[in-house]
Amino acid sequence: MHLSHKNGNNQIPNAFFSAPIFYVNGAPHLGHLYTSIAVDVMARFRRMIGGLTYVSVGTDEHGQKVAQSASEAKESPQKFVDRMYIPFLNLVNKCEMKYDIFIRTTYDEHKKVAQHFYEKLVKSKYVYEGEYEGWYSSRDEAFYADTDVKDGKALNGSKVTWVKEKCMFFALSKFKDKLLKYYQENIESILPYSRYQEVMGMLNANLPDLAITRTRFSWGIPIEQLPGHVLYVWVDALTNYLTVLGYPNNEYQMKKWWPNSVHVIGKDILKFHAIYWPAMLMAVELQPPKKIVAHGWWTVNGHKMSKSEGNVIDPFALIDEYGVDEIRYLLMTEMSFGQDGDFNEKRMNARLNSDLCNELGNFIQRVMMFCYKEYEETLSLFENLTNVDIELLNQSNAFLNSAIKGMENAKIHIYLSSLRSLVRLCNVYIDEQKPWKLSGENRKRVLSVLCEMVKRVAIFMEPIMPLKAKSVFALLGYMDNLDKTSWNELLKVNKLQKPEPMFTSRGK
RNA sequence: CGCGGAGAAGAGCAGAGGCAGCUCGUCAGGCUCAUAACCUGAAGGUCGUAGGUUCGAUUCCUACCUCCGCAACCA
Repeated sequence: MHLSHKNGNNQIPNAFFSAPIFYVNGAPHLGHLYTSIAVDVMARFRRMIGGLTYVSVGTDEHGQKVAQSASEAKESPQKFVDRMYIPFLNLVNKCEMKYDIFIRTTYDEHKKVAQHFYEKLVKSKYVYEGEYEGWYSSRDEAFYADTDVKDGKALNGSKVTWVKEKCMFFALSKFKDKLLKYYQENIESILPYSRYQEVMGMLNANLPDLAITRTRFSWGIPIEQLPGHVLYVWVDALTNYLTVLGYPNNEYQMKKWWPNSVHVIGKDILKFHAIYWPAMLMAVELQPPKKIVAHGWWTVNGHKMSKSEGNVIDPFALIDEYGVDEIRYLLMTEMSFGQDGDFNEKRMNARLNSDLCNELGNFIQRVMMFCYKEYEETLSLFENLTNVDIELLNQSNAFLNSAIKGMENAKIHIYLSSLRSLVRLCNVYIDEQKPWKLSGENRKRVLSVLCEMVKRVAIFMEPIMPLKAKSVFALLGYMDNLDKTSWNELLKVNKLQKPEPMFTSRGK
């Protein structure tokens, strides 16, 4: 019975998890919070089963829109982004995301990497100079085909104007077959499967070449050989995934992490990550990302979250209101990973009360309080156990196996519902064993099983609710020292303080 | 023209080619260690419509119907 993959011959499942870099042209909202937490949960889970991780997050700070906002604020773009990125940094810290690096695309190191990447693209011969004449949307910073434009608007409604400009093109069209072949051979590289199908659909449709330099604005990464041009924002933004690993100089990091890269993104930026990015990587002879995990969007009470409707959710207020761990749990539970989810306060409260207070919190409380009153300390697992005891303990293995399977496919919601089932089994066990009616060694035996289960449940909680898990570890006498990958070691006996309820109910 | 998502017990939502599941809510019991928390049982659905593939579909295919999103913010 081992949690650890270290002990077997299994490969250590290392992974590089990237969060998207957030565009600083506005304030953080619920979506940024959700994404950050999702990345963190996956990474923490990976560490729990004995893998090494590297986690990146950051901000995307170039582009015409930022330049516009800056001039509206009567600031230089640099001053503007120096101010605007801070809330994003605060957010990832506040939600307990554990990251190895926070990258800003305005950092010199990143600019150098992006420029280097561009030069490699040029050397690859997949870049050519062209004169673009066509419909351009400054909002999207993209060109549109004739057939996609109607009454001066693109299909998505953005205003377009007829422009003529010289720029460099990336021969994306030449990668159609390569990409198709790659994805046919790597079906699990895009999750969930519905997104995979979407990408295959896009690949089978029209795949025009991509204009990768711009001259219509200057707030971007300049290109040495092309005065007046800046890099297309997506070339700039996507290369952040290489910058954070120290590309191109840090070969050690690249070798260690790049083959195991997992990009977690929102569904809106799927095309850039699943088509543009792998094609560019292929051009410079780097591997495409190992996995692209695209999640859905939040609606609020059934409506799209939008400023004009005034229902944009402030993530900071949300965390203050519910608590970090609570909101982490609620967001992960309420959204079936990959699909859109609805944020509904009433349901959030109901779930908080039933899942966290009544089932999980109460389970821990009733066990710890019992121990405190009876023995004033925790109990180490007995050697002579009944079949029922062993049956319960074995359930945690069953849980773990299904959790590993589920998390491979980024099904965080499945992980949580399994955890709930496990807690329920613990509650059933208490009710059936009735330790309050037992005496002497039997009572002690049952409580020793329960202490062990509290420990295991706390370990499983950790990826989702790191702070609460830590406080349970502390109750059990582990402080920070519980090695989650060798969870089978016996629980230490620990002098108990009177336990306090872990979760507070809301909105009754 | 279109693209994407969804239609399943009162509500919200997993699921999977083979006796229809979960949570909340409702009703009835049990328990008292615990945050009036916990446990057990019951009621409640012809899994959008019509075809097709199949020994068998709610799960696959086709058509259709209805709803939501596709200006900005933006995961």
